[in-house]
Amino acid sequence: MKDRLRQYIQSALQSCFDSGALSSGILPDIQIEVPGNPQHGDFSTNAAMMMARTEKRAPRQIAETLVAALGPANDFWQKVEIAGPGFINFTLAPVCWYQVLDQIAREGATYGRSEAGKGQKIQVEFVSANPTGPLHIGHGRGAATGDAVAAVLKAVGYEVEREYYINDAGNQINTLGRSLLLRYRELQGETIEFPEDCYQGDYITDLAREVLETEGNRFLDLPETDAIAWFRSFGGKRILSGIDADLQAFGVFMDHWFSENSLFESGEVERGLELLKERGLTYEKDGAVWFRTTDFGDDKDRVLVRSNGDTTYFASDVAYHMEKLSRGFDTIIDVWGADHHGYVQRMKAVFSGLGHSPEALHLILVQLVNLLRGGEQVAMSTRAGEFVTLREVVDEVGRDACRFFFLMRRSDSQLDFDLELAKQQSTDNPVYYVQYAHARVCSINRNAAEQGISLPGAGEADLSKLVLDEELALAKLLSRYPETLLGAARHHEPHRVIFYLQELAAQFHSYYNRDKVLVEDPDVSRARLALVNAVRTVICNALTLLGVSAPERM
RNA sequence: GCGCCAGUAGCUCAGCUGGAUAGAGCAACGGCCUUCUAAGCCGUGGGUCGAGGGUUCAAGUCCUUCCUGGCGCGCCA
Repeated sequence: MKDRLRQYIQSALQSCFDSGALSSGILPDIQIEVPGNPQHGDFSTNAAMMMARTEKRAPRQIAETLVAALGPANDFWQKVEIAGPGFINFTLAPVCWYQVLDQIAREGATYGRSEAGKGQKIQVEFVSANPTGPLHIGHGRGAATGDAVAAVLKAVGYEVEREYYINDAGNQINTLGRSLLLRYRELQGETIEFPEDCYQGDYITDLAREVLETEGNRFLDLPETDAIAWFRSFGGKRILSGIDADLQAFGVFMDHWFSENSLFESGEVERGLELLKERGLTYEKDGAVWFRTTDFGDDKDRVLVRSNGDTTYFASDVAYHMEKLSRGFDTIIDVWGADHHGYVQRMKAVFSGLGHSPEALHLILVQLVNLLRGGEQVAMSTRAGEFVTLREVVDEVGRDACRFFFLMRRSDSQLDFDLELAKQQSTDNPVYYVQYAHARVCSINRNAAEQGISLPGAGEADLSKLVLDEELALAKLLSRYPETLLGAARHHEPHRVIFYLQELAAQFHSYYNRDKVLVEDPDVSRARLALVNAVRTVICNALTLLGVSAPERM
């Protein structure tokens, strides 16, 4: 719709230049937008104001010239007006909006999708929690966000891969092994002073008990390092499969699980260090190897190899991102907790250092989740093992509410998540508000069927019966779904889809209360059925994309 | 001290690449069910967009200084 209008305007501009009505010959980068105020028409362009300088004429004069060149009203636009400082406002013919409804009926579940990102490969890496304990609520937000970003990108044509990076090398996984071994020994009567730096949660004891039951006491005789190695591997695997199960219950399905350890086994880490060295980006100081990240905007250089010979986590990350790039992704998106923001510059430096554009790496920093229950803060401390797991929350409030709430805010703003509110089946709860709109249309459909009125397919209803302002307004809002999706994808902001859904549901509920769909005139009924079913389709498409169900009854 | 993010209605937050009178929900108050699901709708009140300066036809949006809050600044991961 917008593109079609743009073509009209551009050809009008061109004819102005050709006829000499406008002199500069400079085609401005005009904007076409939907005015906030419906009195300003359906679309508005700032073309005249943009040209004021190059034309050296008042914007309103230019606008008049342009409007003259556009010619008389036609079957596309009904009215053109010049307003304010020089805006040109267009009101489109209703038939344009009827076409949108037909298009939705025709395209169904694919309405809103596009091929804007065709040919571009994007990887979204998210969650990537250490396999040392179950996912907690903070990971849940990362999971919902990463998954939705991936879904939205895919919907607009990008080739998308969802990946989980497993930190199965390094200290934390060792600590896991040690924690398990200690609990295991404790279970066999040994008195253990359980160290503070070990994992405190009950799940550790549960796992240790399981080992005792299936493997017996054979690890008591093993040298400690061997025993820890076994427990580390066992614990890591078990916890990881638990994480996978939790994610699946949350509706998140990873395409690829990538092991940090494999980077060592394949020599990737070594190669990464070599490459940086060859490029003259490293140096030795105090017995350690440093990466000159300050060359690329970081505020200090970073250690790659410690003086004791161990590589750092950062060295793994260099290798990991090198490996990602070698898989041919045009864009790499990492979803991190916002407390890792200090890491951004050095990761960008890796890209620059390896000769890639730092623009190829996008970071989505997800802020903290503030868990509340009835307005009261729920205390959490990972160290003491007192955290609320994602599983608990999903079990309590349900997957739909959980995912919706996580996506309701921009990821870079903190999120209050109130368990009581999320469970409430009331007007306070935006999840049900949107789902309810969908269920209501389904209910109308059932009533229509009882009355023997069939659902009109594309082109089967006389849409010219839709003459009310609120009906056209709904159709206009529906026409904006594809661009909403595209914006959400390009900016990696799935919350835009949530806000759109809330607006659409609000307009629908308002229409529903004001006008009956099923009326005496069967032609009007069928036209209105076509309209509300277009609403239903879009709500269903958007909710599905975000991993939230669209129930037919509530 | 340095850096990142934020500061918009009493509360929680939207505000798309700068656009016309700054929006929504909650809370408060008043209405609407013999009519397709009241998990809904309609109405009322509520704002120096943290403060100052700048850029321009136009600034909540861009630049700059300052104030406030959260987070981060390991040869941890």
